[in-house]
Amino acid sequence: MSKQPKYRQVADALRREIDNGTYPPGSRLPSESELSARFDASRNTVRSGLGLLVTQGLVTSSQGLGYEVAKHEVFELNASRFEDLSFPQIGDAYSTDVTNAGRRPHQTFRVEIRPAPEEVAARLKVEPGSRTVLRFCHRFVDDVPWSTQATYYPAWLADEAPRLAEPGDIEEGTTRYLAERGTEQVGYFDEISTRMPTPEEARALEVGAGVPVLLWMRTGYTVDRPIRCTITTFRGDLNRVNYEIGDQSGRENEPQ
Amino acid sequence: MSKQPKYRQVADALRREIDNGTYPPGSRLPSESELSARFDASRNTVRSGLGLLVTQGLVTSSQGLGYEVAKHEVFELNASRFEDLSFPQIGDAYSTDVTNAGRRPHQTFRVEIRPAPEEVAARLKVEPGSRTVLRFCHRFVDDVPWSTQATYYPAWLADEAPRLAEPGDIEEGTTRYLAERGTEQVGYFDEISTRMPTPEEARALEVGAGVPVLLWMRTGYTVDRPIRCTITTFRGDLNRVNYEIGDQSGRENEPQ
DNA sequence: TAGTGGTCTAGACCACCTC
DNA sequence: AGGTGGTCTAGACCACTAC
Repeated sequence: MSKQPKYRQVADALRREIDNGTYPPGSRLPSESELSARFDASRNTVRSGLGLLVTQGLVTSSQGLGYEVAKHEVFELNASRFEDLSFPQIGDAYSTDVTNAGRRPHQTFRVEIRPAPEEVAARLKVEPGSRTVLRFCHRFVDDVPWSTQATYYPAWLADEAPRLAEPGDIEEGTTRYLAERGTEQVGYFDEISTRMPTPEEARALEVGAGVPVLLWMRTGYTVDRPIRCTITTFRGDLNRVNYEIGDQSGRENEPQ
Repeated sequence: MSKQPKYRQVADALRREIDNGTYPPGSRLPSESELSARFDASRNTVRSGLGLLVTQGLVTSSQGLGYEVAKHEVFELNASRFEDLSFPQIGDAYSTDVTNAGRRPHQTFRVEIRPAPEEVAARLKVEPGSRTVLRFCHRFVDDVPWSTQATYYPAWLADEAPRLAEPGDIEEGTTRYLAERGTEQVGYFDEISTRMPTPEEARALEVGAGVPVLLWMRTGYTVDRPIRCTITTFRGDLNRVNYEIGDQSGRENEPQ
């Protein structure tokens, strides 16, 4: 066991105390100067240690207030059931899910005509930079920024289904609207990845350092071509994505 | 537009230069003292700025060498196809996938009898702390630590299928072995989340600060009960998890 | 040996919150 | 006003890498 630098000792000691309940979620840590005295270290060294905990997402800090132990309430998103048309629903799936969880949803919405970003163009099988309709959603739960969702539709589809490019919500859901016009999504391909937020994402989702984002990209297909690409960016500390695959009867049964 | 602190200006300037190709992936950044002169800032301030880029996973640093712009090669894991028995395969799915990608796989493996962690117990519908068989895998690609995978089996199943608790690989795959003994996995439930690594995970996966982990938890079921829970921890910068759901013919077609 | 990043200190001043 | 964290400096010494 080699000797750890002092700022790591500070971080490790505080992490232990957070884990064992000395500082429960939501509580305040001692101030920098108190910790400085306790660990016989300069304020800067203590700050380095606290900085580690912040970048690990364990605590948050705010000027004038102090350091607070982070709370973790995760919200589950069932991705495999999310847009199954055989589950009839009123309004969009997101509001339904959030309301069922006893939380208060809220979203802002806009529609733009935009050149296709490279990533999206490849998935929609169109030229990079070609015209797409972007329907963009910024979602909140109990007024906390939760996720952003950007769905791109290729120009040819927007011509066939003009309401896609009109501002304002599509009451029955876009998937259903498209299905009614003969463009039925029969399959999709999901890609899930994670990384630290860009400065823009950090602003949109109000995440501090130390909270990664969860990226969920869904490309939807008819029997012969892609019709949409949806990129959802979640706060990683508040969300989990689930898939149910195959027969689920063994999951719902009571333990014997 | 309010004035940014100097260390952010440093980070933003360097981030722009990384994005626009001035410092391509794999290249070295100027040294701290050079940057200190360029930005007319103290070395500590420059270090704060570089620290931001490190915690965002954009650059890595090493003592005596300097700062290097991170490379990103992501490896795709097809989760929906991963254990489908209708795709016959030799050896385990991981080695197959990695070899197909032209990379060199390598893994260490061990089996233990362990009390069920709370998370696992809930999913296996057994008492927390009750006996489980843990089959643990530490996986490398081209000698880079890639992921760890821990699969827990309940005690009752290990009694029925004794090879589960024996050390050493199961040649044909555990899923296939269990199916041959009459315990067929007919469905599974996947949960995907992300967070910053714990110190242990950081050590096992050799990730620096600024790289989140991607957690993939799969619970497998027979028609009437859970039979296993697999927790895979990936380096978030190197992996992506995919799902194919529904009819995929529209994905594989050529663009018209 | 020279140059790099890693750790640590002491002290200054500022911005924000609470009382 | 007094306490909190946020920014910044100047300088010291250590550890690692390259040559």
